[in-house]
Amino acid sequence: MNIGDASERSGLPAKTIRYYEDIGLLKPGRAENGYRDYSMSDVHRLKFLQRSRSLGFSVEECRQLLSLYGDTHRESADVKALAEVKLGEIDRKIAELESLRETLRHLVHNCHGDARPECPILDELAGSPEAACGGAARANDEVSPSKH
Amino acid sequence: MNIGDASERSGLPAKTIRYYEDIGLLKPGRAENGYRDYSMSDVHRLKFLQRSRSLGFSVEECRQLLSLYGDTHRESADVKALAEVKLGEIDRKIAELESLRETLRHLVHNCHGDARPECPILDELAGSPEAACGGAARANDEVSPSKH
DNA sequence: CCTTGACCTTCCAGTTACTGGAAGCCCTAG
DNA sequence: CTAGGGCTTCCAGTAACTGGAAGGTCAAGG
Repeated sequence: MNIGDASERSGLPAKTIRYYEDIGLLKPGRAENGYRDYSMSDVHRLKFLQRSRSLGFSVEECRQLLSLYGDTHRESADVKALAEVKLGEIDRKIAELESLRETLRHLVHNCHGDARPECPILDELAGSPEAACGGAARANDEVSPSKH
Repeated sequence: MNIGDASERSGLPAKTIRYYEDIGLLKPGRAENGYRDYSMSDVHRLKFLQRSRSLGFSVEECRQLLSLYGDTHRESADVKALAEVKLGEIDRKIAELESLRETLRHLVHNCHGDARPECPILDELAGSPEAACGGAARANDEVSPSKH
């Protein structure tokens, strides 16, 4: 299939797909007329890229992730190690998204309208997940180390 | 506190913090020596930015999200509407992360080492969450609309 | 008092990851 | 056979940083 279809199926603009080819993330075939020719496997790679990029992974991280199921010369132990590092990052991202969701939910349900600048729920939730409830390093409201 | 502390507390490099000020995402005070002076509220904003950016929200989206609890002139209904749109996006992102996690987990546990290019689990999981299991629009392995 | 080193300041240039637009070829439909 | 849409390359512009130079500030040590 050519780039328009690949674009539609992957959710990536054609421009971006060509760019990914430029930087070596995939190498589609070429038809006789010079048009790029994408296989389903190419589309899978593209879809994978679309997702990972939209979730905050850098292109280089995506390249690593793609190498997980693209490189047959890789040792199984390496694959496992890299995959597990990434699994940890994914779990962290999920936790942060859930915390962000809570922030917004509280905003909608508890802090409706006026007295927002002081809202203590947001003050806490905007912080780190652990620090909000029972953190030992909870500072007083206006900390000033080396302030004069 | 000055920028080094704000950087440490927010997890953002000082360079980035100055950049965010340039584009109007926060406006810290200034000490008499000309140094920027960050309040806890500034740090909260920064931490919020750090998170949202790392989760794939654009700077403009972050600006909107920040306006949710920064702008006292905003109507409560507007806040709710925008927050709910963003809640939807967050849920989608969480679902995609979970799908990505499954992809990697399968990679580690089921497809160890050699026969990766053909791995059907990955072929499916690299696709969209619905399309993988029981999708009506599941195409055959090598689709070629307008191929000759 | 003076220097050393770790901060901070601004400014300008470079990088990453796209994104838009021009100029031109290919291909189907009227 | 020409109009249209889709494809090609190339080059320039944008978004979001990132690095580095040149210089001011400040607490500590000799």
